[in-house]
Amino acid sequence: MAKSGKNPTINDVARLAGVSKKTVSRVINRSALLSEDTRTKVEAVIGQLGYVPNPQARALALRRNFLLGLLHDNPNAQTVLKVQEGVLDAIRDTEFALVVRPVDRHSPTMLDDIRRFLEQQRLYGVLILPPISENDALAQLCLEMGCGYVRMGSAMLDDADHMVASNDREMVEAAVDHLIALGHRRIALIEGPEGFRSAFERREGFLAAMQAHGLDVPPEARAQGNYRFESGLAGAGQLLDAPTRPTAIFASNDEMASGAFHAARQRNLRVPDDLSIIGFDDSPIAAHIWPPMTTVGWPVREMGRAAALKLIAPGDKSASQSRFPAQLVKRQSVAAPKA
Amino acid sequence: MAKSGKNPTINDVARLAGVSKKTVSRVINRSALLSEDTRTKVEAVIGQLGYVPNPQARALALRRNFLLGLLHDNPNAQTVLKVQEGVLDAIRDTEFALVVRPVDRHSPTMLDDIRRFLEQQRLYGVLILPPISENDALAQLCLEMGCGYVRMGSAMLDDADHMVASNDREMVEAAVDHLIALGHRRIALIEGPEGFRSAFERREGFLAAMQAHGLDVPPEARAQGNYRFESGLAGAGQLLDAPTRPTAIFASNDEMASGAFHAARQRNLRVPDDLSIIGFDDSPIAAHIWPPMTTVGWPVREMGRAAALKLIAPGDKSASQSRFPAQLVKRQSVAAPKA
DNA sequence: CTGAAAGCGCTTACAG
DNA sequence: CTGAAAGCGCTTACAG
Repeated sequence: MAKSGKNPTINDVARLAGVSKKTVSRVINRSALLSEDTRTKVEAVIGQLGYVPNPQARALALRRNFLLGLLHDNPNAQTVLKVQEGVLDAIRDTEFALVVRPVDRHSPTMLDDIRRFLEQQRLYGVLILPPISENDALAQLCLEMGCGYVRMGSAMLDDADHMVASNDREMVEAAVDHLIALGHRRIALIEGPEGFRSAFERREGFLAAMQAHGLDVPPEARAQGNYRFESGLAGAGQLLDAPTRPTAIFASNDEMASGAFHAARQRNLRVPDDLSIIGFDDSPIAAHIWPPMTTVGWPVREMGRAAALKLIAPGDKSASQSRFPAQLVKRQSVAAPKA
Repeated sequence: MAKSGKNPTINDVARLAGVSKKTVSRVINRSALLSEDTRTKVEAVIGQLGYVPNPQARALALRRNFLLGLLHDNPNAQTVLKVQEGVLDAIRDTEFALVVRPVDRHSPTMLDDIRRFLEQQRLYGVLILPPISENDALAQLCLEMGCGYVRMGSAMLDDADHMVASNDREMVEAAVDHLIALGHRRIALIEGPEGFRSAFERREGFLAAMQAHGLDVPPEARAQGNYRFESGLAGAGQLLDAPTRPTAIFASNDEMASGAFHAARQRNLRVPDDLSIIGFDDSPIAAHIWPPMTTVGWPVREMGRAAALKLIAPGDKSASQSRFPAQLVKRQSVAAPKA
């Protein structure tokens, strides 16, 4: 019960509990050096007063804000939002809040901009989304500035304390294995943009699966994309117009896979009867396109939650998980090839 | 140039400029009571030192953080992210940062949760997205707590200082006019969820256009949806299975419109030859579905930017715009009805 | 137009 | 295990 609109402060608690501010501070910060009696007494007063420590004051004294930052270069709206939800899951009922900061990875001043941002906001820690999570100089910058960081990515690019990763390579292998098991032999790949680690991992997974089964991947069975719808449309067009048409396409993400659906339709090819398609991400469009798309889903929200836990409670057990298995989501864009 | 890793403080500036801290503070806060000479002198030192006021200290002294909050109940990932981009446009190169806070409008404790959040973070102001922006008690709460707020919505629910609104009703009227001009007479509606102002506005626009042209809207030409894909699929199914099938459908958002595409396909109806469809939002799926969808686009990012400006610079001219016209985006899901 | 003092609500060495 | 003093870097009355 705050008196006359004023929130109770540490002084109010100290006075009512008959201890010093410092002791109250120790209770707040869970210091070990504290008698059980004192702790109980102070906690009782805190509860009775409804006292909540003022984060602004703590931030000033600690030279550190209770803010978690989300650094991203808009990989994909759905992903960014799910990550946000995951972070919120982790910081619910804590004093932390989530600050978002889109950046432009093509800007020559990106690192300086981020440095200024970290300097000014004195974030407690940041979560970095791909593809900028692949930038080692950025991780280094965080280290220098004493700002915690966790990177999200498609492979372990950093040690477990600083990384949450999906297993893209294995999952793409599994997806291609699935196609092969159904009888597909001519399977084509639409790659993601050069320089993206996820694109690399997915391609490697694709090639590994093909090689393991002794299947050839001629140049005409590979198209370069950039993760955007249009590139999937163009890339699939190219693949489908090749002399020996593939019976299945793995597209490195769902947006490009959607483009492949359109390319097939333009050529009067039916999915999955004439062409099987598998995407990656399990974004909403995968479920809402016709026919519903088989794709690889990864636990974005859980990864966001785990990353936030690593930031705010590095010791915590639930913060120890760093690898997050993706899994194949089977829908209706895959069938055995026609004889 | 910070000496030995320490950032310069207001004291450093004061000392070097040969004035008091208070005077430096006046410069920072653009106080009018200041001689031109003093201001210039202090500003020179600030520039030379690369001094940036510490937001944590200001927050403590002012009892107010330089944080803008985004309160939303996940209407739609794309919209939320575009709003974030708009807010970032507005606060770029300022000391403000953006804090996101998803809420659950069905939670009985929502208002208390938000109160606690505002109390603790002492936000400078919040931007509230629909549908919770329609909650007057929430706006009232912000007022009580001395927290600035701006609501985003589909109609002017508040005065211009506290509102950015699109003109959904007019735009749906225009969209339906467009269908009628092409010769459609049996036009059906898939409504948004009850209790959503946007659903109400769009329905009213639909009905107004039909009435203006003397066209009947029998009950079988109206389906209830909830803005989700599945409800569009089911609703359109219902409409298309009615004895006299509509030649066109207006769905109150793109997700439901996508569902309508599927319902048509399931019935071997071609869009737009056998059925014209118009959606609302111009979300990515509208461009990526087949055929590309005609829909109503509204300037989400600009509205986010304007809302943020209202929050941080209420006097500013660019913060005065409150109405943001949506517009019809013509693609390929609309054609004249077959004779 | 400018400044000295007190205060925002915490934490950090330093003692004891 | 506990406390008195100083400090984090600003702003707010209050004078002058």
